[in-house]
Amino acid sequence: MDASAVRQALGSNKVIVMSACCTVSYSGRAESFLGEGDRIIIIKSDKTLLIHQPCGGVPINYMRDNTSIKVAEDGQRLVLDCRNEKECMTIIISRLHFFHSQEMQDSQKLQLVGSEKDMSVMIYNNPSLIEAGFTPLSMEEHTRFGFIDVFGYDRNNVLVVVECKRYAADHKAVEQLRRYAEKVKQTKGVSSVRGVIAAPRISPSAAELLAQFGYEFRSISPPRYMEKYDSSQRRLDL
Amino acid sequence: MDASAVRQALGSNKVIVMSACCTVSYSGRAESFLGEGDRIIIIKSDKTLLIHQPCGGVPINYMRDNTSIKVAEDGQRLVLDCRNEKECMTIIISRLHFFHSQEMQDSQKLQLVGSEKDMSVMIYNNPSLIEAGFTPLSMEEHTRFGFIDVFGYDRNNVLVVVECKRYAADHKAVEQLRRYAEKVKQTKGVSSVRGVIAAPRISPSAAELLAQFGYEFRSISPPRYMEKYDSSQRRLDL
DNA sequence: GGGGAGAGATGCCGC
DNA sequence: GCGGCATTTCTCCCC
Repeated sequence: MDASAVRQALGSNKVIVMSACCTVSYSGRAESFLGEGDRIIIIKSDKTLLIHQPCGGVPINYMRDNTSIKVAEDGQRLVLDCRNEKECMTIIISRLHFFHSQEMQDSQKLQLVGSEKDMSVMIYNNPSLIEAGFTPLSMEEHTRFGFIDVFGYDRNNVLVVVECKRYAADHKAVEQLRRYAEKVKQTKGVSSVRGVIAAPRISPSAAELLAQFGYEFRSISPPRYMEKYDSSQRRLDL
Repeated sequence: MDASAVRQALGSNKVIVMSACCTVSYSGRAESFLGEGDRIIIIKSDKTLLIHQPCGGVPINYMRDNTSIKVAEDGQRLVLDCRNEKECMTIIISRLHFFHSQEMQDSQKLQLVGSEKDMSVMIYNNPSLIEAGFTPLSMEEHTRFGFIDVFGYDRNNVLVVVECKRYAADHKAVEQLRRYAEKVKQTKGVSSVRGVIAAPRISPSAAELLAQFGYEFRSISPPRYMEKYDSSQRRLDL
């Protein structure tokens, strides 16, 4: 098994893809060992290392970017010694099924719609989604009151804190809302602040907690492609 | 560009690795578009699909396992149509740099030491880490009191709830401890329950919250390889 | 650099 | 199936 091809590719900024039968030992934030089996090994331009088994969505082992990788031959085996400041990993390859390295050009970033922030924008622009007479003051996540999604007054000039969740709201969302509402009460020096969870749905236990605190729930789903871009005729792929 | 090789590999349980210049459109839990660039595309035996850019640790796009993937030719382009119950993705390949498919055998599972559960076991077996006279009753995470890491009595027969964190404990850990302690008070019908955070360290704001609730902090780190396995001479790689 | 919070989070376990 | 929670979470943003 020839280490020189691997070593040469590591010296460039090429992306390396290997398939190999190997074992993996890791020591760092935790410690782990993975017995011998076939895996895909990827080493990226930024020296991120990923090890994937034939099934499953997440890498079974990995090293973060800026990892120093050295190659050595141990008889028939190839040994990858991988280190960064706080972690180290040893990959022992008993058989290299295939090896590929190449330059890759990619300057694109993902354009994404449907996040929690998009929900905030939608509610800010359509305050009646919360209720008639709701007047948003801000939708900045980082105000002096904290990371509040939407913040405003109701028709009776009572402060309203809205916490958006793109998925089903759970007890943690309710606790988050409570922290914000309490902070607003302190900062503004008012005795009463309304709290509203805006999410597609809320779990039963979270609804119970919400009722205990006297807060409210509005069933609102995150915006989708068509809803957001129809009016301006824009499209994500244009 | 030949779609038949891709189609044939998709019909097997082989793992596919490609390098290609492509665009990616996704619609499902959110919606996204990624402009043209070079990426590594992996399709696993379980029909998990991963798309990796030349830098970064997480896939820029992906589909979960059991995704149905169809290949079509559109002039010089190759189009991958990927669908599951709730999501769909279209990958348009303008240039296929390389293509590889192979059978992969891997039955190994990761052996890992240093998790939160390992901390629970360590404390259960060495209760003096909390304090002299501490007597653990259980270390099951899923009791009728909730997912309590370690649960026991102190030297004065007062109930103690211990919440372990392998990293610095934050305010969420304190709130979690509070939920458990309150639940135990209710269930056991006692007026006083002690709460202890066991973690390497605690953030200042979390320490403040901890003090408000009258709970305590113990600086304890998750077990490492040697500490756990020294006594029995066992090793992770044996 | 630390704290706080979202994520197309993922994955695991228990009910 | 849902709920609760850990993760070598990762990532981003702000102080």
